[in-house]
Amino acid sequence: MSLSKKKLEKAAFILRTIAHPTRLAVIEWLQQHDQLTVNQLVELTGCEQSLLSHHLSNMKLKGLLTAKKSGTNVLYKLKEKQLTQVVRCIEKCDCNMS
Amino acid sequence: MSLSKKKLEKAAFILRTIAHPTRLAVIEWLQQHDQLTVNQLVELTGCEQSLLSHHLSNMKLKGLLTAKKSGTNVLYKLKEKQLTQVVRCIEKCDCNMS
DNA sequence: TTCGTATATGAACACATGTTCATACCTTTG
DNA sequence: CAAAGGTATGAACATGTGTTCATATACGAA
Repeated sequence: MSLSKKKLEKAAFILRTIAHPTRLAVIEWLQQHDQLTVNQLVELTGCEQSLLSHHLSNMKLKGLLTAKKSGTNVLYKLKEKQLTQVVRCIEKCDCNMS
Repeated sequence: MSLSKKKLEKAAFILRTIAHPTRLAVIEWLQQHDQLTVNQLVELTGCEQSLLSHHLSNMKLKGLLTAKKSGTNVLYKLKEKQLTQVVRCIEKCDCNMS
């Protein structure tokens, strides 16, 4: 039995949403710190504020993160904890990046 | 400790390479059948020959599949078995596909 | 209210990716 | 050798994604 078309599409959708170094970094940091502000993530990832904000809103829109205002800050949180395992799964994979 | 930039890039690279319903289907079928010809995969996935061939060459190029000629057929094989686990990881994830 | 800090937004652009189509290349068979 | 089946290739195009920049918004402090 194969996975249904729907399931494959959902999986592909999620994979596309996280398939970026910065977004993977965000996921990693949010697993370790539960919740972080945009500025903290800017520091941690080294990604520029505006760009990171785009990444974050996108991940939030797609349902992978949640955001909560706290004064002038916004606290982002990882909604789907299993996502960190994805990286673990493929860490040992070989590939040709050239 | 966070993952190094290199590791994040590699992970993102692999995720991008598999983040497509057809390619995920190929991975699933190749886990279940060890090796399959292009035509068999055309049947199983419902993807058109030429398009599937593009997907396959690409995955091979990136090092996720291997290919072996056998007469007029080409047998594709999953090189990185762990890839099927990625799908398992995110199967239960919620997301907003709208 | 005015200022400074934190975050978001939208347009514009560059670049990557998915798809189609026509056709080429091999191999086997007659 | 010709024909047929299986697979690959390349151009062309449409679409999606990542990035930058300028600017907007929201909030807290003075």
